Amino acid sequence: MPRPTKQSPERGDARTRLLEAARDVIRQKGFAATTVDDLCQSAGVTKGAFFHHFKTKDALGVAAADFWAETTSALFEGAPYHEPDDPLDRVLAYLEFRRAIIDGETFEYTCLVGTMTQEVHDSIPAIRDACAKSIFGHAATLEADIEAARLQRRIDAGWTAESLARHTQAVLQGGFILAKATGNPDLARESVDHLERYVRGLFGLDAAPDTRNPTKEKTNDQP
Amino acid sequence: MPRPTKQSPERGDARTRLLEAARDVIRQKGFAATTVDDLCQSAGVTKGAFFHHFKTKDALGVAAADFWAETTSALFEGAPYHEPDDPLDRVLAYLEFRRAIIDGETFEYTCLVGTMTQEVHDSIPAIRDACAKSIFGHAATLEADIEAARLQRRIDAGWTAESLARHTQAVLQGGFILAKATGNPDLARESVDHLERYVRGLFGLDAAPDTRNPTKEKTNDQP
DNA sequence: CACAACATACCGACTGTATTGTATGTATGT
DNA sequence: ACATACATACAATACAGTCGGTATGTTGTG
Repeated sequence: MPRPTKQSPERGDARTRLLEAARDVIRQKGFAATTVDDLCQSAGVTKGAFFHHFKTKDALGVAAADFWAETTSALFEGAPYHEPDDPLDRVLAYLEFRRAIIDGETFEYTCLVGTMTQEVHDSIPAIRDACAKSIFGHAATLEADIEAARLQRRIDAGWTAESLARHTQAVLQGGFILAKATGNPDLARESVDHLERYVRGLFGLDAAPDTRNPTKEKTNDQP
Repeated sequence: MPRPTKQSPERGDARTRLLEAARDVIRQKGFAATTVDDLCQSAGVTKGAFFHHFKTKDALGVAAADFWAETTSALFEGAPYHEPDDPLDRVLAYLEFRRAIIDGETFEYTCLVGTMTQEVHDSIPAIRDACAKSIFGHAATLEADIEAARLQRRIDAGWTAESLARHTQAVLQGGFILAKATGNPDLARESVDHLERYVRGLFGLDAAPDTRNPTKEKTNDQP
């Protein structure tokens, strides 16, 4: 009701508003605990609009995962980490970029599809598959640079670019969990620091010139 | 009703059975999607028993996290990875142990408290805190061996034992997410492989003697 | 270009059921 | 006699999804 549609330029964007609401609310409360009414209220639309655009709540979950894949693809494609000529520099710049965007409230930097995967992996295959497509699709964009760097530097040490690309995503997802457990994004950045150190090590580089993220405990961290 | 209590030796274990049911069902369906009836049915007890032992569903969540902390503590304390005299060997043996227990169905090897943290971090602080206590409590048991190894080998390279201990948990949690996304535990083991390579690198060791887990794609893995 | 015919986007009350929690009763050990 | 450990029926509400509507644009036709 707040800002509806009648005679207004933003007509027809109820679907987009619902997807944006899903992106944010589900990251805060999870998929199962988010009700259709929650989403309608957050998007400022009615139930009628919801079920006009999405057949079921599960269908919205799939659409939200697809929306996430599209918007994050655009974000990463437009990011500056592709600039370096050296593929290894691009990989390191990617990690720096990932660390840099871990900031603000938890629901702003965590991963929608990682969150949904945890919840629905066994009960809603359609959503799980859409999430997997997003995660591994993104990993694949990394794989090219990693493989180029690996070949260029003639590294052959028992790991593949595909596997390392996946590992970067695992580290990020795991960092988000620790950050959620404490309410402290530093814990996610800290794992990216370790990951960067690992990648440098794999390619025989020295440690990073500066130690940048001294973990300052902010919230309820355990002994 | 199936195997209740009357006049039977397993009298009084409804609480334990509910906690075991919670451990398994919540890992499959998530906390919010698991109903009290689900738990009662899975445990073979009635609603009356449930609310006799737990004031609310949230209270069961807290108790399940505590139960998880206790049982996993016992598991890890009794595990053979403590045997080596060299603290670094103990750390590496820990990682090997973690890799070894990633097997079977998803709900058998994934982490209850990591799963619950994702869902409730923003809405049910009591459960989140109980989960955080379990995660960081376990990390702390690792920290001692890592720090001992670090001091013994005189490593001072900008990382702390505390931070590396946390990172191991992040890698495991992230590996579980990738495994859930694909239904393939190999992806979790693969990240442990990378983590082990990282730890060896930090301590100046060569790569592991044998490459043990060639990731064989089993399920719906993306391009 | 007027206008009917249709399609799309949305509204909001309503329904049936699922779900948490309660209230009361009963058996059993101490 | 009393507390503990359950069982069963029930209440109150929350939830996903439905249904009949309206408003607005779009398209085809004379």
